[in-house]
Amino acid sequence: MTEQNVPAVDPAEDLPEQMRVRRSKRDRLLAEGVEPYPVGFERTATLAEIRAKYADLATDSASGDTVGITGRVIFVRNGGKLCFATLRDGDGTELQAMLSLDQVGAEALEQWKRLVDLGDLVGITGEVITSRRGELSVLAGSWTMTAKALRPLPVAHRPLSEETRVRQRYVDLIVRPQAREMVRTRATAVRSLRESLFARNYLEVETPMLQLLHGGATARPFVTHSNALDIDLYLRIAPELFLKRAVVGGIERVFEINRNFRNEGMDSTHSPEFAMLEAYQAYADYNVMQQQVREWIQEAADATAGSHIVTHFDGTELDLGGEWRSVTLFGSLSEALGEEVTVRTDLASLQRYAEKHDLSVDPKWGPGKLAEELFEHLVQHTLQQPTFVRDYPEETTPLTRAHRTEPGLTEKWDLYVLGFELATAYSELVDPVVQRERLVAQSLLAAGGDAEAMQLDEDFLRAMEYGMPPAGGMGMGIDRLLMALTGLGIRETILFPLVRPE
RNA sequence: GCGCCGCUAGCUCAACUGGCAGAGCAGCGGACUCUUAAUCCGCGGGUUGUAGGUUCAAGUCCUACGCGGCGCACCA
Repeated sequence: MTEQNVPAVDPAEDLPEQMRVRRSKRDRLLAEGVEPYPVGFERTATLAEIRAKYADLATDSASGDTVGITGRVIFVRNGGKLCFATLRDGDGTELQAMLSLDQVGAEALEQWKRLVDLGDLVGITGEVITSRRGELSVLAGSWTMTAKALRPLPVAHRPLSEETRVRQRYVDLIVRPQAREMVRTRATAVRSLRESLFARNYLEVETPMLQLLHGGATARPFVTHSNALDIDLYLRIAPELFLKRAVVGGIERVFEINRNFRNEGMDSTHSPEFAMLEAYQAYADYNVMQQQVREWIQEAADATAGSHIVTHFDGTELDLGGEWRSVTLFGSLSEALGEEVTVRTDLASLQRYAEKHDLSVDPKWGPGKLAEELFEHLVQHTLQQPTFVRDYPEETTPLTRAHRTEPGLTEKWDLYVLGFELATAYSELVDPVVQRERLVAQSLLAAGGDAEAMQLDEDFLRAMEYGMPPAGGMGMGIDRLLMALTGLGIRETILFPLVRPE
């Protein structure tokens, strides 16, 4: 280690070498009277605009046009009197900047070589030209540091570890085009859903996330506390009970796209906070919702992929076009078992099938629950193409309207794709007397039979007693829609997923 | 909650059966006016996740803990 090779940094600072070097470059900028974080930069064109406008500029020629561009330095190729840098700006477009001794001058060129690192944000003002090799470039007349990066960029050509991608998404976004693409795809899909619903005269509302009682689904909630009211509140597990209140009030087509919170396990298809579309339509039923959901998803595929055939990031294709397969729960189960089973098949027979297929059975399960477990064990993972699975046992769906022709069943479907549940819909139960009976039973169950611990949403029941029109209702996981469109895990579809503290 | 696998330089990864911690990129010094993950010469960079233990000797073996991944369970 010779004295000359030691960068002028404070050795007392306990930082990695590269961070000390960058801090010292920031100091040098300040010492030379250059602001490392100036208030702005006069950008006259985005890199994409320049690429579009000068796409036909001949090799080794000059346009005569001067522009101001900005971007993050992602590659540097410095020579003695001529430097090249690849800049990338917000939409991911890259463009080459050139700094030559005769154009930018000795001092500016020297500063560039001495003070600019990979990852810095810079502004370049100069002429649009093409290099001798034909690369579209901006030949700098001047350059400006717009934000000095104090941390080194990770290697651009090797993938970040999955953990770093999730924990430091900002870095992931900088280095990985796919990460930026995911953000755009998600925004496009959500926008498409809103437009699909607006086009069908649905109104978008926002209902409480802080709730006195949590309802509308079966899940463990997060608990929080209001200081003003001095009461505990729940983060909602579903918006359902408020959206139904809106339908009672005459908002006949209503939807909400927002977050739900469930205090349960996290895995590749479950996130504690997840975005959900829930929609209700008066005088519709689960058949109507089935048609609509298919259309909304196909419209989202069109918006994001330009086709009903979506290409996943691993290159595989998923065809979301046309009519989708529609089966019944018991029909699909019968097919998988090779034996006819219905909602009337007795428990002992179902237990024999379970044993035959190595499914361990909880003795508390009734025949309906066991049939659903068999479905999940045998059928669910086979449903890669979008498939509606219809008509669930009353036993497992007590809050759903009874099937209009099939005793013992309810009018509910689940939509499966890639082996996971993407959406669900119901012909809603709107009889307030039956609704109360079922809710009381559910609440008692949740409270372990303790009537004192039972939580019943009396206000919701009061609303229902004013009369809710017959309605179809649906819910779809937004994150899961993005999983279907991209083939990625749920944590890749969420920009900043919850992670344990480092 | 249980089991298995992993955690090594800024990043991505090597290091055989316990025997001097390495590479590529990045960084630092130098050369280069047409490069494209530039090239060439030279150099530095480590509390091997944390805390203990075994051993002459631990990245490597043992124990506990932390974080991550996968599977199971829970959960819809």
